[in-house]
Amino acid sequence: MLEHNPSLTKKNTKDRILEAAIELFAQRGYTGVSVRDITKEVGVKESSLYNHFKNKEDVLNTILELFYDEIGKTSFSLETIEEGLNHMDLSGFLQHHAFMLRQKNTPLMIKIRKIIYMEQFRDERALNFILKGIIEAPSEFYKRVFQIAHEKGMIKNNNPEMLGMIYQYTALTIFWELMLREANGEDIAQYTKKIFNLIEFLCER
Amino acid sequence: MLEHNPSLTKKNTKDRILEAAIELFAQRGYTGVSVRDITKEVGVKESSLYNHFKNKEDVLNTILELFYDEIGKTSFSLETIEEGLNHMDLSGFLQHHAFMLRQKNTPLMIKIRKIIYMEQFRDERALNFILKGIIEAPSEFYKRVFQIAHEKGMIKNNNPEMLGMIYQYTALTIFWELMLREANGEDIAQYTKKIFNLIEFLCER
DNA sequence: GTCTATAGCAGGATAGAC
DNA sequence: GTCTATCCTGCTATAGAC
Repeated sequence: MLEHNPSLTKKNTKDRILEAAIELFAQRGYTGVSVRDITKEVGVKESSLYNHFKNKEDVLNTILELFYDEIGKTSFSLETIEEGLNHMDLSGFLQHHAFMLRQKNTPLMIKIRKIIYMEQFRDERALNFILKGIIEAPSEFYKRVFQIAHEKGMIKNNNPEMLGMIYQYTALTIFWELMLREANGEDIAQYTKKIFNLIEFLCER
Repeated sequence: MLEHNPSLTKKNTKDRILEAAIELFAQRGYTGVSVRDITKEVGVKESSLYNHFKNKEDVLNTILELFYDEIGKTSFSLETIEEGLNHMDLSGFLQHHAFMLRQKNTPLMIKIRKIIYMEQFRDERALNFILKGIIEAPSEFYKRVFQIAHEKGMIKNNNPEMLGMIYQYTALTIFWELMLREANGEDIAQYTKKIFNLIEFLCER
């Protein structure tokens, strides 16, 4: 996807179409946006879009793949856990990982995440991506984190799988709430702190 | 809303329109469904819809109000906590409350919930209902539950606010996952157990 | 690759007969 | 309250000139 321009810095028409589509889909949903809306935003005629994409559906496809390549593929690799926990304590590791995720969730990626949330029951790819990329893979990752921390004697609690699930599921809602409050025009400064408080609490025990 | 027929048992045209709209909106989203689609499903002409609703938006309005009346208004009343915890232990109270919520979440209400989730960034009412009715009010409720349980010496942990937030936020994701897996055609039998395990874990400490 | 022009259909909504 | 008929706008997509 976008080999020479992963940040979509408005060079060519294709990327400008993608950027406009992401913005509009995030505001009004896929079915709420027309090809006219997108091309009008870019400043080209509707027919030009079909030089770059097969059809409207193909635009959404490309956006979802873009998100998967940036976020889904590498964020929850089980191989990194063991070594990470050799260098850091559990809360340090989780803070570090949360910080990395925050770096990856640029404004553009957050817009795509909104699109995925809005299409979750309508589009099979969105549904599967949430189930696998947003729920299952991170759950496996955090379960493994707390398991290894338990094996290394870094936490006392003897139900690390439960702690992993609690961390992932709670963090997901915190991040969801952040997106909602941002969409509602509210201040979102305290949400990093909310995650860090959660980490502290779960690592105490 | 629907004074004589809260379960929408297909008596009059208005209710049949509502039921068809809920079904279709839950599958394809508000903007993905046309007035034609709805009336075709019911078996009346498009113009008939305008005898019962001002326009398409008014159909969505009515659906959202229906949900609010059934779920939002009374599910998280702070007054019930004190007395509940006099009769039951904490895990019993939470189990009882989870069971009550499950009773209220009929298949019809779950469809409306899907609609709300899909419209969350597009429709201001959906956004506000999620923030207030699905995040804030339940959070306040569960924080209060754990606070009172703490005051009564029913739990040892001295951060009941955090426990309340963790319970609510984790349960929200579990319920979200349930909806996704159901939409994906998967079995959802073990989700009651998942909530009960969470309750047991949080009440132990 | 972009444009003009247009096909062909689907969208929300209304008027007026019954 | 439901119907037929119709309005007019917006929609996706394509053909073909430049």
